[in-house]
Amino acid sequence: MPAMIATFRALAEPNRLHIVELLRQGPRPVGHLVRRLRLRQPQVSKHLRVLSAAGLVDVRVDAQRRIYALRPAPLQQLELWLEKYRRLWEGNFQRLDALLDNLKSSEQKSRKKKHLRRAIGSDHP
Amino acid sequence: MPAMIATFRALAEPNRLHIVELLRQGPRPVGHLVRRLRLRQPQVSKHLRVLSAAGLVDVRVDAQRRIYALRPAPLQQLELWLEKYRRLWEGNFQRLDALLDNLKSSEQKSRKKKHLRRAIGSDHP
DNA sequence: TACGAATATTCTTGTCAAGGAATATTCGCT
DNA sequence: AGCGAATATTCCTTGACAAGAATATTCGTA
Repeated sequence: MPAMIATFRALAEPNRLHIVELLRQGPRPVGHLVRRLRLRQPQVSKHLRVLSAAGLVDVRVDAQRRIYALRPAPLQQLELWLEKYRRLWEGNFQRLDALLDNLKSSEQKSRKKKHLRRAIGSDHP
Repeated sequence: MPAMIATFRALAEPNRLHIVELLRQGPRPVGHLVRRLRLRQPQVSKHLRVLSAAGLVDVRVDAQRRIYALRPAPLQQLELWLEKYRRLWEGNFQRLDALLDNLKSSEQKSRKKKHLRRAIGSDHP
């Protein structure tokens, strides 16, 4: 799961996310990215290094050029991780919370709130 | 798409990711998180603030306690974003690149490489 | 009303990461 | 051999941010 952190950190930088989006269309040499982004060549190289360290990107050497390509693995991992959360919006799980909240608004508060507290927000569930 | 950045930034911090994982099991008061994480209460509150600002989390007030709950929206967005990349590992797209790379290893380089350059890594695709 | 529980906020400090500028490296070509 | 193109690396400065410590706020309750 520290792999997940590396992925998030890499993608949290706007320019890097942009690079990833550009590479979605296929492998590209550095110069191509430099022209698309509002960045100078050294920064692009640096960002590519970070992406590479995070395993998000792969280099292929072609003479003086380096062709960078997306590596699917980290994104697959990300999708895998996300799946654990899908029930949050697929099932009506968790919205139970909002429902109870609404109910609470149309009642006197003291006794009922204690019930809710034990039922949902309990500290020792 | 700056929303995506906010999500990534929020999740890029290990403790915050941990909080999110904990909240996956349902809404929880701050104290519960404090006990689970290796963090002091103020830091947890701060991290919750960041998560809240990123829209990843929601508060419900219950007397002195604040019950935090995951908000599905940003994660849904994330999944949506990821879908654009799914073809990277579903189709055999992009692995074309690795294939050509392997071929290259078992041939003389000069003429062939020029062809590859134009075909794949071109600067003006 | 005073107190304690639960949580938030402020201030400070150290660390790390991103951009800028300059330079180094590598390769093809003539 | 030397030059220019393409890319990487280094050094520096600055800003953001996380942790620590201390304090403030809010609420229920005796």
